[in-house]
Parts: sequence; C-alpha cells; structure tokens
Amino acid sequence: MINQIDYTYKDRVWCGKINEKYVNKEVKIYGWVHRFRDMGGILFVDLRDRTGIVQVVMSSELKINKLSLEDVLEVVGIVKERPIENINPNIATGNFEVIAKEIKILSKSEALPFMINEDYKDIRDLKIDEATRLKYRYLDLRRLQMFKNMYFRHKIIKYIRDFMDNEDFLEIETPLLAKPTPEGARDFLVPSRLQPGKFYALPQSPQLFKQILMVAGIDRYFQIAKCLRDEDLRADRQPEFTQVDIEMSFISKKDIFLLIENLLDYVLNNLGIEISIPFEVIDYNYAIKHFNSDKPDLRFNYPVKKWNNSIKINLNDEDFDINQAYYIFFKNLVLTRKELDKLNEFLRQNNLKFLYLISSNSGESFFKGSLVKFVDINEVDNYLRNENQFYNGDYIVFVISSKNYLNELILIKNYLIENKVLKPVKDFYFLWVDNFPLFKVEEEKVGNKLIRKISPEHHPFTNVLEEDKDKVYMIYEKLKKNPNIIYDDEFVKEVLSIRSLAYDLVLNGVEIASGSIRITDIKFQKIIFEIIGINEEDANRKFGFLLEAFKYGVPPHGGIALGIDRIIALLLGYNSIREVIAFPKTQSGTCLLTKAPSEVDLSQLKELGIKLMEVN
RNA sequence: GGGGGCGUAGUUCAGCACGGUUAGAACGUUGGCCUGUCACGCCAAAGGUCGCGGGUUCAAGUCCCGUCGUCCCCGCCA
Repeated sequence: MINQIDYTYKDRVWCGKINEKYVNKEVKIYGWVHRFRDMGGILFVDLRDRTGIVQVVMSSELKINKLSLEDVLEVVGIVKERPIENINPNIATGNFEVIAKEIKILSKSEALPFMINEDYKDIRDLKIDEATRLKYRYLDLRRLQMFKNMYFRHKIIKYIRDFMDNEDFLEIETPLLAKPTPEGARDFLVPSRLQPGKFYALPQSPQLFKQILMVAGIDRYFQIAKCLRDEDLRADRQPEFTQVDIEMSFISKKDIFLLIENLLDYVLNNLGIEISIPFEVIDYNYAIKHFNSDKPDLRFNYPVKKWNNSIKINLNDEDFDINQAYYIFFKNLVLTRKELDKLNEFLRQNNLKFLYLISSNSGESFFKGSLVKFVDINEVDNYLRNENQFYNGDYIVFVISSKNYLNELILIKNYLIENKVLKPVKDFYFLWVDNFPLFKVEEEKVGNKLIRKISPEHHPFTNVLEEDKDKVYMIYEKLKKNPNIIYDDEFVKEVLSIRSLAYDLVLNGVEIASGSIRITDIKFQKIIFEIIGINEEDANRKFGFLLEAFKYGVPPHGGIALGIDRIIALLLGYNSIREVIAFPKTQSGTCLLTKAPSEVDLSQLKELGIKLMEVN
C-alpha cells in the first residue's frame, strides 16, 4: 500500500520538475498517461502533468492492468539518472526516469475523441477541427500548449494586480446586473422575477460605475472586468471578454499614457518580454491620412505615395485613373524566384495593376508586371530614382490604381507580410493614437431617405480638446437654429473636425486599449447629449444618476480599458482570442461544451412573466 | 443581414473538375508478439447512413437545390 500519512499537497512532486536533486530518492508522482511503449518484459510510460512529462519504467513484475492513453496514475518510484545512451534530449526531464515500485490506476480513460499527445515534430502539423476541440475542451486544455496559454494569462493578470496595487489603485467589483443602456452595443438582457416586465442588462463595460467611484473619492480604481456585448463574433471578438478597466482622478491624458506604459513595461518584463517606453504617439488625422486606418501596424511602415500623373501610363481601362494612381515602395525587398511567381499569381488573381523592378545577377535591373507594356520604362525609372532616395535595383515598386487604391496596396502589403517576405522592424509595436474626433456622423437609410445622425466617436462622456470647445458650442447653436443643417456637408466637416480627449493604444495594428478624459461639467455634458440627439428627459432617464452625482463635487477624471484577451493573443502569436480563453463560444455564440444557450422550462418562463413568440 | 471556405472511419486527410469495381491512407482503437523504448517495432482485425433533406440520372461521396454545423470576412462592435 502507498503510505498516505505524511504526504500533503506541499510535497507534490511534479512530473516535469524531476531533476538531479531527486536522484536515488523515492518520489510519488501523479499524472496522465501521455504515451506508453510496451516492450513485453518492460513498459515505458510517459507520465504527464501540467508541468511536463517524465518517463516511468515498469518491469513486468508490477502486474498492473492494461494501460490506456490518458489513464490517471499514482506512481511511487525511485528517480534514476539515465545511462548516457538512453538520454532523451527532447524532453526537459530526459536525463532522468522514475523506476516504479508501486502503481495505482486512479482512473481509466476511454478511447479519446482526438489525440492530445501529438505535439512532437511533424505531428505538430496535424490540426484538429476547432469544434471538436471545444466540445471536449477539458481534453484540449490538457495539452501542454494550452496549459501554457492559461498560465501566461494567469501571470499577466497577477502582475497587473501587483502593479496596480503598488500604484495605490483599488480593485472594486461593479455589478453584473446593471441598467440597460440603449447607446452603443446591444445589451444582454436578464429578466427580473421580482419586478416582472423589467430587465437588467449585463454590462458592456463598468463605465458609469467607475465614474461614480471617482465621485465617491476612490480616486484610483481598477478592475479585471468581464464585459458583455450581444454583437456578432469574430476571431478577436467574443460576447464576453475581459478588460483591465481603469479610472483615475486629478490627472491628465499624459498620466494615463504614463501609467499604461509603466504597467505594460512591468508586466511584460516580468514575463521576459522587453519593450521600450514611452510609446510613440501619432495623431488620429495623421494615421487616417497616411495609413487609411486608426490602428496602423507600424511594424511594416511603407508609406503610400501619389503617382506623378505627368509620368504617363497608357492604359485603357475605365477603372484606371492616373490621377488616382498611387504606389508603394518596399525598401530592401528581395524576392526569390518562387516568391516572385507566387506574388505574380496573387496579383493576377486579384486583378491588380502593377509594375515591379527586379535586378538580375549581372546587376542590371528591369521592370516587369502587367503595366510594363503601358509605360515608358526609362521615364518611370528616372522618376522613381528622383523620388526615392535609396532607390536601387534591390527595390521593388508597385504601381496600381483604382477607386480603392489604398485597400489594394494594403492587400499587397498584407500578402507580403503573411508570406513573411516583409520583416517586422520589431516584434511588438505599441502606438498611441491620440486626438480622436469627438463625433462621427452616420447615415442610415429609412425608406428611400438618407437620415444623418451625430453620435459620439468614443462615448458620450468623452471630453473635448480644450481648444476645440468653442466649436462644440458653435455647432450646438447652429443645430438649435436649424436641425437640418446636418445635411450640409460643410457643417458635417465642421462636426468631424472637433477633436476629443480620447485615445487608443494599438499593438501591431490591433486596438488593445481605448480611453478618454471625461466630461465633469454638467452643463457641457447636457450640450453633448443634445447634439447627439438625447434630449433632457432621455438624459435624465438613462444617465440621471450620473448627472445627479456630479452635482455633489466631482473630481476631474479619466481612464482607459485594456482588452486582455487581445493582448495575450498578440503576445503569444495567435490570431484568435479563443486560444487564450478557457471556454470560448463559437461564431454563432454557442458553447459546444455545455450546449449553452438552451431552451428553458415553461415554468421558468412563467415565473418571469415571459411568453415566447415566433420570430422570423 | 450579406459574401466566402470547409463538412468522407474516433482524429487528420485523399477521392469529387470529367458520376460507374468492394470508398482508401496515416494516427488512434481491439487482439497477439517483444526486457531499453521514447512519434518504439512487428503480425492481425474491427471501424463509414460520405453532415442532413430533396432533386437530376440506369447509376450520386462526386452534379443541382435547400438546410444545419463550423471557420474567415463585410455590416455590426458608443
């Protein structure tokens, strides 16, 4: 019998941590049968726990029942150093093995729905359908890779809490049963039994509560907060996701930037990732103008340049307008023959007009591509030479054009990135995008009429850049005089030109945080509400408690929220945040493990006063 | 709401353009052999409503229509 008396969880010896200090000592280990090799008289078992794998050697005298993959074992044995010829350099414990004295099968496993011991060499290429993985998520999570993801996530959150605590922030839990908010994303609704006909909403974010906490004098708040939005899913969007929600009083934008830079520096350094702070800051307008994006990926910074329309391209194609022609210039881009062929194929398939320069072995360079017949090569060559300081035969140039010129150029860029032809200037490129507009103007078709509407670009509590404040009063007055002025394009331009105190943090072209300095002037807040079409009555009904709170001494405050799922996925190199979430939903919002959402008993509905109706 | 990809053994895939043998492979599973393997090896076997429904056809995994599931994208996500 295995002696249990003096053994506590503190004495646990992990499979992956067997090392020289255990040699010739008796250990008790627990784990799952990762793989086994039955040689007849001797049986090798790779026993796995979350830390790794160790080889257990069993002689035939042990007479244990037949093993299956993923049986749960308790093994008592002596750790031995392996003879040199038997060392396995592929695993961390490869110098050692456990010679079993006693073995207990704690639990048997049936044949598995998919293999989880496949993470070796070329078997790594085997892919399991994600739906199958999600249905048996507990098996999927047993894989060391998935455990590492969960561990990384745990550590990130732990270091965030350490840092925030150190900076005098309080973690405060805000309610999950909250007030429905008609603005923004669709709410998940929760019917109230005690008040039939009324509903709670699951919070899209703790926004209003954290601002109330500032009024409450907490001053520095944060929360690892679940946020819930009933919108369509994507690889980087789940209906519930986690944010590091932060709010501070008596600060400016600079303080938020500083805090987040220090936070990420601290957390990532603890995880062995070096980053440089402070992060670059670019203006929203600059980003849009030069990258056609409010979240540019500056790991691959290739500016788009306008084509000089005096350099003729004699192409008869109604989609091609030389006055709309742009080109992108990839520095130091050298393609192999194979890469070039693949790129050609890609460009042709996407029907792109292009021209590129290649250099031959003899040092000569010449142009190729679908536009080559339609240009004067010498003229183009001279032009590019003058325009681009570092022009030489190693460079490749594309000229394309259409109404969607930027999208097409970005398509090429993305293709080159995906095929690893373009190399990132660094692994993790953080970037602040600052001075977002305060408003956006949306158009909606009602019948065959186009309705224009002003709405907040960030959210209605976002403050304005001080020097643009007068503009807000101006458009407010104009709208009051004539609500139809919204259909005047000059007026819309004016509305869009108003800058806010809102900012995003971008990592490798992905928005990972978003925040703003808030409005604390009740009068100004009311004007904003009016501009975005929320009248006084609506405002009081929806946000009256916030306006009321602001009457009793509100400190200037602002904050930010970081999307933890996205950050972790990016740091670990995943496109999908599902790889870093233990139990994610599919694109149709179902949990394949539990089959949620599901139908409910009629009695449950009755209690809530809810009757289902047909919806087409 | 829209566009696209995928769905064949437990798993990963081949077969489908151009319809025509008994639908194959690898891994896994089951049984057997093997005392130094480590992606062990060897021998043998079982395992399929080709997602589901309908249509075309003498004949459908293969062609057509619909539907369901899943993945990617647009819309949407203050």
